[in-house]
Amino acid sequence: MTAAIKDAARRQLAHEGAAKLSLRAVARELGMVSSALYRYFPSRDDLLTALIIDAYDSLGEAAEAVAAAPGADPARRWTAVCEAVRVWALAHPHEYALIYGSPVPGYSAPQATVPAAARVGLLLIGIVRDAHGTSGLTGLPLPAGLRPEAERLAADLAPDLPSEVVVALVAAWAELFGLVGFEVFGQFNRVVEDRAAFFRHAAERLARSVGLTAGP
Amino acid sequence: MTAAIKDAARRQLAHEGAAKLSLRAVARELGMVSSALYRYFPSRDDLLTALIIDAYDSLGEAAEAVAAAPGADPARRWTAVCEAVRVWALAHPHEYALIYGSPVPGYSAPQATVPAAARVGLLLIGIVRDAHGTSGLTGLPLPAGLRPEAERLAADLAPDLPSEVVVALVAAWAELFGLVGFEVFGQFNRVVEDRAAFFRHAAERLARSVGLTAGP
DNA sequence: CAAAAAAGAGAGCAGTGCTCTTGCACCGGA
DNA sequence: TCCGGTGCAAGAGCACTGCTCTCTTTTTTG
Repeated sequence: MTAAIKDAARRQLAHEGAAKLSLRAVARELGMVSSALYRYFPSRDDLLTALIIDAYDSLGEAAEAVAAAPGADPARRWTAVCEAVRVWALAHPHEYALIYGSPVPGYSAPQATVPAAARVGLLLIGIVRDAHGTSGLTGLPLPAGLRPEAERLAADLAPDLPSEVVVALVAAWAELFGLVGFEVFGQFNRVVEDRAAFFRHAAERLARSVGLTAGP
Repeated sequence: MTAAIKDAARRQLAHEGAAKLSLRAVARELGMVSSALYRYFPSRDDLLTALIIDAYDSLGEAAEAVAAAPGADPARRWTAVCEAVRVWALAHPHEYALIYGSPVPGYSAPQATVPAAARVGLLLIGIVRDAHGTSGLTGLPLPAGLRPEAERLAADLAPDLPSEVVVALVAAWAELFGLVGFEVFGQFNRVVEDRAAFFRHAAERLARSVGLTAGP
């Protein structure tokens, strides 16, 4: 039942966007009365939270699907994951807005969303870790002011990687979603035309920036 | 009068966010009745649009203020602009969400917002152009598939710059807002702690990625 | 089969964006 | 001085929203 509600909500989400997702409209689509929905979701925001978690998971699965083979060329795996994120986002713009756009309701990202939100990031870490395992990675030396934070970051996320690589990785992670977000939210309209080619190249640049591609 | 309305709306925006910006509440704060507002803004979305343009302008001014001197070190100017964008976004999170978060309701960004939206981008182009003028910039060669788009992009944005630099610049532009957005929207919570130091370094990496910093 | 639990129906409250009509206050021209 | 525009605000009202409450129906369980 909760699944049916989420399905209907997702359909409505795709049409209208999160801002005008209406419990009553969802209920209408299911032939119920609005108050009946409150048996399954205590509030509209809880429904939204459920959709957010599902969206994170859906994106995570799409990304993991293309990153399957840990043996393959890490740079190729990296760009494949980036492109999977982009393709998923373009196919589900409203769900993408839900998770990487402005936080919608009274603005509270519940704890429950954290593990789902981390999937793509963990995937990218895994790819870099594999690359580091086969051929050691290094990066530009860090400024002194960033050393403590970099050590902490590395200890938290990937103790086996050099801290300057972890810093580059986190930056690339955020930058990836900057590229995707600009395309999905229309910031590239009338600026970039061949967005697929542009994005592919940008993803390769990101791969290089974390050291996955040897080069000048 | 429209200024007073926008002021009240901005105050409410800062408290509650765009989703629950209510015409009636704005009217209440001004001691008017809601229908009176429709003399000045034909609809809620028009008010939102006005706020969006103001936000773009406010951000643009903040960025231009720190980028004043065209003579100074281009890398330093670049990071200064990046930091100004970050500081402005952290000081005005809801307005930032309005312009770089998910587009609000059904609502497609009207043509009127385009020039205001371009200011930061143009500013970055200007910095890179100055740098290219004094010491010529180059970048990694582009893949064949991207050549046409790169030429088009360069012709549109900066005919005097090498096309591979323009491509890097556009990518860096989007990536900058990925970094800022992740911080403002809380994606860095429990991940990055010393966000100011992290961001400064990330901005320097972006400067390097467009060629502003010579390096290994 | 009967009691208990779960699920839906319906009415109602306070709030929203928006429209339409009414009324008030000001102003220039006769 | 009066008359008629004109600009502005008020008020009522429509259709909608999230949400709460009580009441009835259905289903499950002992």
